[in-house]
Amino acid sequence: MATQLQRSTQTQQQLLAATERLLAEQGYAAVSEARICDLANLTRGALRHHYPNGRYDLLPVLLEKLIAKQSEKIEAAQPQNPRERVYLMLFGLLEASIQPETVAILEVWMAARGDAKLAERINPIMNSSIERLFGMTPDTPIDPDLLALRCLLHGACMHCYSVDYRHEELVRAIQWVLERLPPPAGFVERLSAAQAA
Amino acid sequence: MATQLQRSTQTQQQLLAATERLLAEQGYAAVSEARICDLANLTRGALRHHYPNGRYDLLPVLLEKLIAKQSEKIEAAQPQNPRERVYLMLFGLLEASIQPETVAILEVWMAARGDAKLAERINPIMNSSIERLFGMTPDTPIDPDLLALRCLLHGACMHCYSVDYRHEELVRAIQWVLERLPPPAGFVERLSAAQAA
DNA sequence: CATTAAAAAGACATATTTGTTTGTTTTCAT
DNA sequence: ATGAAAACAAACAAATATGTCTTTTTAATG
Repeated sequence: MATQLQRSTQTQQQLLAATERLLAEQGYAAVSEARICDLANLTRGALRHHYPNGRYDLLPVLLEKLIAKQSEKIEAAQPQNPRERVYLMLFGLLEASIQPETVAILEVWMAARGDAKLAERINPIMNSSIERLFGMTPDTPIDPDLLALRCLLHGACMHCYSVDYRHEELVRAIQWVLERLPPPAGFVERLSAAQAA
Repeated sequence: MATQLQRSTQTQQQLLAATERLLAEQGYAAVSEARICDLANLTRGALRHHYPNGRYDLLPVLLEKLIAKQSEKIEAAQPQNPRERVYLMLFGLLEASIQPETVAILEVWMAARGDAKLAERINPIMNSSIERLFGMTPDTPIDPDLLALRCLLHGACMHCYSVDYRHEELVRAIQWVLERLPPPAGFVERLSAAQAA
């Protein structure tokens, strides 16, 4: 007999988790309220109760959560500048075989340009994400190297869905780049010291 | 007073062009037969006449055409190996501000994983594209540097849809990488010589 | 324990999308 | 010129999606 708050937060999380899975595994076009509810073992009544405007309420919340989660991971390593942040994320690619969160973010981002109502609610979050994840301000010039590494990061995520994707190869590719475009001096040392602590 | 063949090829091209625009500007989720026909100034009757299974017939044809077009551009420069091909494509990014073709390809590719019927018809083409565009075979190991540059290429395309996209910055970012990860010796010279001819 | 409000399910109307058919117009062939 | 086949338009049915409302269940409160 759970409390009311526990119950509602649980169903909200189930709905968010189901949406994230759909986005990551099937893509935005496959996201519908019926599918979300199927996957979450709930009904549209529940979904609409918590998110009255359907995806327009759900996706911003999900996106915010995903970015917050990513942000926390990054902050945990206490990066001192945007450069260190990008390298952190690249290192992240070496570990996990896929990162559904990143793919879900990319899906919402790419889909928003075809839906003004969605874009309106999501663009502020995407804007803030540039600060929160990359430590940059959206309207300040970006250093070329940072932008290049960001592109590499996003491209590597997409590659997971290529017909010829093999994770070990992706890892070697990232390592190849990291050897030639190494992170700031002392960064790796600081990172492993922080992980040990 | 056009011949029957002229008429039908023209409407087919109009439908394909409209679909490409929708994919590039609005994303896959915004693609519907009604929208395609609106944009092409045609009716669904025409669409279904030429493509009886709707998107399942239309998208493979479009994808094939887009890849053929990209492939021709690349072949024109007579690259001698996959490495030169990737660099060719990266150079391509420096010129045009956006390349709707590439985005359209990415959209179909990403959407196919949520639609088995579509994937079935598109995967063979995507497979062949790896050979035709990158000069690689899908089941042979990829050199790390090639994969890295491919990821950079795809990521750069996606970046066009970021809230902080500014083309000049993207150009500088690519140039930054090209300076540090330069193309094979003599490649740039051969390229400009070929362009002059 | 009874009442009230939140949470969830279910039902209904509407809009959109697709699959399919029928009808009209345009080109082709004799 | 006329019949046949094509290209295209238009209409209809079925499936899917959303927006909205009502009903049932569950937890909170006096």
